[in-house]
Amino acid sequence: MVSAAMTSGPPLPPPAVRMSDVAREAGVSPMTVSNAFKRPEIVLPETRERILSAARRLGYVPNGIAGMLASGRSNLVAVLVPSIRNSSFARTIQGLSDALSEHGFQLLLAVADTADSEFQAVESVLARRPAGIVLTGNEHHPDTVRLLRQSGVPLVETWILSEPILDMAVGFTLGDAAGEMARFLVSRGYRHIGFAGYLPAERSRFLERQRGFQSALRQAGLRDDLIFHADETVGFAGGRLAMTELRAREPRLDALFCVTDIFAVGALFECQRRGIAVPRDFAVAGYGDFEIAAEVVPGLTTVRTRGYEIGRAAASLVVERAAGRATTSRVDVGYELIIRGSA
Amino acid sequence: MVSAAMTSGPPLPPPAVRMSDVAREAGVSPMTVSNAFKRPEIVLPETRERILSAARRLGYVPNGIAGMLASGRSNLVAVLVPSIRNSSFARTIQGLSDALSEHGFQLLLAVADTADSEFQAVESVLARRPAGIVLTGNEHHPDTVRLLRQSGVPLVETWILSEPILDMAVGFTLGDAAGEMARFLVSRGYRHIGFAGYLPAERSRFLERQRGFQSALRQAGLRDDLIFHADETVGFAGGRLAMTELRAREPRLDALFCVTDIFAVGALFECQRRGIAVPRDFAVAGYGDFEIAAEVVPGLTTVRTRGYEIGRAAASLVVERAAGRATTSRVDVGYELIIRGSA
DNA sequence: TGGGGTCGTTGTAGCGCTACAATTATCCAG
DNA sequence: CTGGATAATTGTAGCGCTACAACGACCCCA
Repeated sequence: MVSAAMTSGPPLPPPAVRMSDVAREAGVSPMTVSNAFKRPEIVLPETRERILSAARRLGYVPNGIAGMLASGRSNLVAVLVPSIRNSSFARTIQGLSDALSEHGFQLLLAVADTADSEFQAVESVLARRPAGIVLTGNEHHPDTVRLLRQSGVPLVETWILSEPILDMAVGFTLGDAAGEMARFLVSRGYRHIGFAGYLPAERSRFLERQRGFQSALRQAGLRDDLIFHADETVGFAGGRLAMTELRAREPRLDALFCVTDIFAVGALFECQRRGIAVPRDFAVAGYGDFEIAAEVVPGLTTVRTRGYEIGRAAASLVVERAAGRATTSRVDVGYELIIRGSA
Repeated sequence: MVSAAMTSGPPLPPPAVRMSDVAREAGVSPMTVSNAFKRPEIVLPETRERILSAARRLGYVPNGIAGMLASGRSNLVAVLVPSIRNSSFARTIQGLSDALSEHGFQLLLAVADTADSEFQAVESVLARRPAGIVLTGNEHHPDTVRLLRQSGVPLVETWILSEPILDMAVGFTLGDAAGEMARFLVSRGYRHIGFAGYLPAERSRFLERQRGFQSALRQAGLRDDLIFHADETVGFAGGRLAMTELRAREPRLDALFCVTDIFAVGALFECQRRGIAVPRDFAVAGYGDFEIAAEVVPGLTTVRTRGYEIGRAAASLVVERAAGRATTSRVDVGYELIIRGSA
């Protein structure tokens, strides 16, 4: 061998410090080092101190991989969301992250927006033997369901509370919120109320809102077919498009309920451009109570969902289950109609 | 023993299927099963097929934990962001997620917004021996830096390109963008230009924008002290507050540059409320080109940053490094001034 | 016909840690 | 002073997989 520089491949990582190195340095057995970290209360304080300082001196970072393999426990929770740009899911993730880190758990994030990618994500996530998996919605491919079921991993579905639920769930009854908003619009005197949503094929999780909305209108004796569907990629533009199309179909259109505040704000902007007086001649209502809802002029009437709390609650369910404590398996975080100036 | 039901603790997970079970079922050695999954090309196609079908039949999910321990390789990349609500970081995470999943890597997300929590996050993340760590900004506590350095894990700092850089970085030169925007405002004839930012103590990563802005104004011979700092928690309200305070300090204020489109949109709304004509009497410029920038009326002039590309590029750097291929360690994704109606 | 190459497969030896039972040291009641 | 509890520490075995070198079967060419 001529020179180490001939070696190919990545530069060798510095030989990692192992638990046994710390043990030697501190003059104890490896097992005591393990205990000093994982069950400090059973180690004599002075021994513990000696071990910790040895660890510090050597720059020891425990190898969690080995620990998990040996113990069969993992402090990892996987989260599957369809998107993270969506402000609601971002809040949920924040809630999860906050609550999990309080309990020493880590967050594995997978963004999966199709049945296929969800299956793939579940498959690769399961390889890590997570302590729990947090899913969005309750619509999954049968193969995905089978995989999840037989894994035995605690499951939490979020943002819904309707059957079928795989294991545990955190959310609120979706249709109710949309129905309540529809009834509110009716009570304010609006009579030709449109709905702006996403194409059902892509986002069937939004379908429930539409159904709740429609049945409320039918019960009020109003037409329930002023439905507009936008592609998932449109943002604010969705509101504009909905207004254009629905007003063409029904010139007397006097209110628009949107699946998302983003659409709703887009619709408000469009009213501004066209000089339509809101809420006198036209009402706009949204869903989500995103930050912008309180800032636009007039303020947006919307459904406040509690994404952050959903995240925290989901984290709790997993943590409790991991600790072996029996807990509730359904959490209703509720929702709230926020009445501002737009309706 | 009377009954299994007496056992306390969580219900026992069903005994997991191991690689050796699959091997027995397929009539090969465990090693061949391993090869069939990890290096399919060296296994006879028919053997491989037999193994895969046995695996499917038994519902085998490989134990990645054991695999990592044995191989010393991990397909996990950790990302540390100060916040996920911020639209820019959300884009970066999306880019990372997309690019990583294409290469079979997974994403460990840690939200850390203080030096302390960053240290904690790094510590716990390192226990998992990730293939790389993606950080935000280049300002870290010395202890964090020490820990990161000695871990030998590939590091990518994002959203900056200025020294000191720990290992690799993806971003663009921050001050330049702010300076360019300042020069643009000057070129449009605005002369009393204010700046709305975050309190430096909390968000020193925004400080560079302020410095670039100020030095551009000085070079143009204009006053550079019309600076307003808001608390990090304010959203759209920041723009409103900035206008109120800065106009009180300088009644001739005719333009406002905001560190964030959110502030800028808030300022625009405030102009609407007060009946100030934009851009005739007052200019507003933002930073980020968030979706809303194109939708407000008038459209917001802003700096378009490329968060998604930053994420993808960061992922590439880590993946390339993990594959042992030497790569560049600096990537400049650039930025762009987007001129709309607000300035 | 046999030596050497190739291909596909396999046995062995850990990876670094933790569960659990065994061990020693310590203390107090009788 | 001794038996038996209690506290602190330790040795052993193994978690499920992969690296690596060794192996046998087969083929080709001399």
